Amino acid sequence: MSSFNILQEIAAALESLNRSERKVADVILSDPQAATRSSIAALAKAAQVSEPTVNRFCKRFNTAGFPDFKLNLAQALASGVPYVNRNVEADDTADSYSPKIFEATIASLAYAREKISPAVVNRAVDQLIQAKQILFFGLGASGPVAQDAQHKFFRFNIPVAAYDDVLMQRMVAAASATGDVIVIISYTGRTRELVDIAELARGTGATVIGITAPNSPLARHCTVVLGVEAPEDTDVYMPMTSRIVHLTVIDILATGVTLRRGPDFLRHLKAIKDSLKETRYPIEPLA
Amino acid sequence: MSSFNILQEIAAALESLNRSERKVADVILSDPQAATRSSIAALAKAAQVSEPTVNRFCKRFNTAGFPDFKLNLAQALASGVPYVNRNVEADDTADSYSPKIFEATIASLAYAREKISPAVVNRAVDQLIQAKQILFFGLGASGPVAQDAQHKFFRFNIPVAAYDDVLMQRMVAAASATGDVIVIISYTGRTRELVDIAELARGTGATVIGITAPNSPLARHCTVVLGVEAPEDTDVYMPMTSRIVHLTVIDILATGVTLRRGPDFLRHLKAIKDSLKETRYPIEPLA
DNA sequence: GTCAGTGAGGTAATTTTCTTACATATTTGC
DNA sequence: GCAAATATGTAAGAAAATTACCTCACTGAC
Repeated sequence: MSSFNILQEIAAALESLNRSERKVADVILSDPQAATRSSIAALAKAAQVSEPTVNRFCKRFNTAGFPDFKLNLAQALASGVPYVNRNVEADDTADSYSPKIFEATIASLAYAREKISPAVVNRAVDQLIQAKQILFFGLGASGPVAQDAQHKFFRFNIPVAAYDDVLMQRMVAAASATGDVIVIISYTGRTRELVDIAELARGTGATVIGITAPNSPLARHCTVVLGVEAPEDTDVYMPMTSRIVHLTVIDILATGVTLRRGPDFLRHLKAIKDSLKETRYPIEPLA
Repeated sequence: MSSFNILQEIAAALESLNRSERKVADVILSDPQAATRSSIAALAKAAQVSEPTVNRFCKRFNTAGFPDFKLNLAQALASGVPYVNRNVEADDTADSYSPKIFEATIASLAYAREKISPAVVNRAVDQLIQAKQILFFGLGASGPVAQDAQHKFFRFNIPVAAYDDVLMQRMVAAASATGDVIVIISYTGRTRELVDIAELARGTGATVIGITAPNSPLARHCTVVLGVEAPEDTDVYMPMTSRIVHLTVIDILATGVTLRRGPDFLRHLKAIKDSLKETRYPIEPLA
């Protein structure tokens, strides 16, 4: 447990720190790499505070002491997740906004990695593996996610379909039956139509898996909820990181199903993949 | 310089170590995580050697001493590309394959972040901003990526369309003209049909932006190539990380276009977003 | 076979680093 | 403006790491 990323925690807590702790935080954040290599005395001097202050600072962030704190810091740096909340600004150039977007995406994935429950993944895979039919529903930006899921799951020799419009979804949900699994993908979990559709599907005996916000209205109507909290909506008014997290969850489900199918099934997947060879130019040998 | 990953170095050097160093290495490799938290005395005791032996061991691996060694170890563990093979294995459970998939995805994004050229992003944005019409083409797993791009770019009040089948793509490419921008998304860059289509489109004077492998046959027919090398195909025979990197590139292009449009444009985006409010249940206050 | 040389590995002292206990200062609430 | 609570520093002490030095085992020469 403890912290997912101590640097982010420090950055987040900046406001709530008192004067000397703030000085310590500033020094650490200005050069975290250097902080991992310095002694408590050196760091205290750089921040112009006493050594116990640094020590107290460390304990405040749930570490055993300074050495343990440095260890956490080192790991946070190595994890590749940036600690500053680097939102895109109006005056950013391609130099600055490109890495920011990669980093925001990475941060969301790292967050989701911590939050996702393997037990719930297992239950979702249990349902999928037994399904007579799998249906993926998504609207708006989640429409392509549903399509992508269909593109993965057709390989399993189960009837699969994806729907990205409300009327079709409603009709299909009404026509569903026990043994059908409907996977509903929704970032907010608050789209009225999808909540209705989930309810409708449950009424027919179908299983509903939600890839959506936990504790949302939609989540309450699902058999299994793969909850991914919405990290704050810092995007430029378009869904960005959420759909990527959703796709990764789809990957996890597909992997889970593949593994349950056992090693023989890999040959089947390979055959599908190889079927594309004809459509391609060969790989060119390096010069 | 120094070590890319100290755990790998230790594992590699195992054979060339003498008796007591070997004992130390064994203890560390058997539980690297524990090693990062223990003192030199504890580790020495566990390995049944003296403290200076452990210290000498550390220096042998180009670290300043034991604390520095622990730091390196901690980073190696956190780097996500640890000494153990993080590929999904047949006997993985949800506990183990879920984080692995997140980590593989994160690693690809971190790699792409380093490889992408802001100058090329800029040129692509230049083209998109001037486009009379934007067309996104993708096949297979890239079909949903093209759909997603359409879903982002319709906000810019430029005619946008996405096509995921070869015949439509071919017809649309043939009918394109100067001022049209065609964005072709292809993981391998070796799909024959798409290479033909790119050539066809260039012949009509259209601009072709490729989100594909650099130096591929497709890349050679593009006006601008946003190259993302294919990290090796460790996936379970399905496209996974590649399409996520492509989506992130789409996000970057959309961000670039948004920024060029200037601050007034954000109001327009906000209006689009707000238009969805009616379709949703309100956010629930926390208990 | 024994004796000097070499180096691995240990003991113990030293030094560095970290932590704790306690004293002083500063702020906050009344 | 004073008491209580909180913040910060000083200094002593404990823990950890490093260094210096010593012993022992093995090697090879005579």
